[in-house]
Amino acid sequence: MDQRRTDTREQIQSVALELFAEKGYDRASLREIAERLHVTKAALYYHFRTKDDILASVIEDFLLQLDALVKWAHEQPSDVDVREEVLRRYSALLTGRTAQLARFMREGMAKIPELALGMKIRAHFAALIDVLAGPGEHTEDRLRAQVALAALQLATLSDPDLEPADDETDRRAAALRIATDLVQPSPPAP
Amino acid sequence: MDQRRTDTREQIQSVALELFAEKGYDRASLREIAERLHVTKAALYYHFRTKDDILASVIEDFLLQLDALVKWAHEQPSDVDVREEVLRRYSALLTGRTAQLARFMREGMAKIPELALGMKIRAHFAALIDVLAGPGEHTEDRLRAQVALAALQLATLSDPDLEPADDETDRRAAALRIATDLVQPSPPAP
DNA sequence: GTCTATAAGGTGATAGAC
DNA sequence: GTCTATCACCTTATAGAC
Repeated sequence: MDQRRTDTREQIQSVALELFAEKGYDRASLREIAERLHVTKAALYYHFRTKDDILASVIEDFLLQLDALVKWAHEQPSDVDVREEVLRRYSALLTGRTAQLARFMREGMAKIPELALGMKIRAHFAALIDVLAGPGEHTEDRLRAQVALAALQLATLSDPDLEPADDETDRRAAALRIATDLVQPSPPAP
Repeated sequence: MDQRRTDTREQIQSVALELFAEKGYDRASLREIAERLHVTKAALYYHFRTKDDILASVIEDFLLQLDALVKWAHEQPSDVDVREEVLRRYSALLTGRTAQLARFMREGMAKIPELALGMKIRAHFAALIDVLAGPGEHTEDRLRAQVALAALQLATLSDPDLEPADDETDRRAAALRIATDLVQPSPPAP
């Protein structure tokens, strides 16, 4: 079942993501992607219509996971415990393949507003921030939620000044603690 | 005194920075910079040897300000009050022209490690983080400091879901409160 | 599904006149 | 200091054979 003769399409996504994370979307060329796969550029065009499509396809996957998370949150009562669980799940999402994606996605978010993909990404994150910020339209609550997500994202980048041993697990756990603190209601219960 | 016939060089820096912030370094072409200034590409090359040089020149200015801030901090006793003041000063730095720079500088930080400029930027920020993290080599303290800086940076980007009225001042103030909380020693004094 | 070959256009950069 | 003209290169993307 689902036994295609090749898995080239997925390999392209994988290698492309790897390269996007390494040097950013613009600096990653189709030529280099093709070379790493030992195929030609033209072969890529059999699987994807454009370079943008490769990026989009891999981002869409992530947005689907985000969707599921937001949907789940909306089915729960809106309290702090749920928000903390949302952070835990989001942190778990930023792992392996997805970590590479998250690493340069903010680049895409910051990019030209008229870019359709950029708007889509922003919209999805806005939904997540709504959940984390809780009710009310307070500037600071929303910003705290944004910062909490940024903290989790920051953890995926390694700090060159630190032992590699600390990396990954420690950093990820620390980030989760920080993020959790950030979404506490204004006067935290003692 | 210092009355040059033209200020083209500074105008180039200004327009370039504007464009870098708009579309990122890679997507900003020399052609477009030249067009906005109503000069030709070749004219740019009279003032700067390369495109990288334009970016470097404008970043160096910022790094000098960072240096001064770190130097000042080192002359003070290493306590929480000083760290809070460092955050206030850093927040003030992220204003106007410099805000545009900060907006896409993380792009440069994330970029290829072998890039000389990227390493320089990272080194300067590492010094600032050392100050904010306080003594000791705890993963979480350093991460908190990183997140605090990220919070201030995030404030410079506008949240499309919010009234423009809230913008700027409110957001900046909220970010400073969040950042300040983040650099408090582990058990905050009551 | 993958190839060779090539189109079409933009890029950073240089030479040399004015 | 700024121009015109041009270079060499690399990019995404397409056409058509195998």
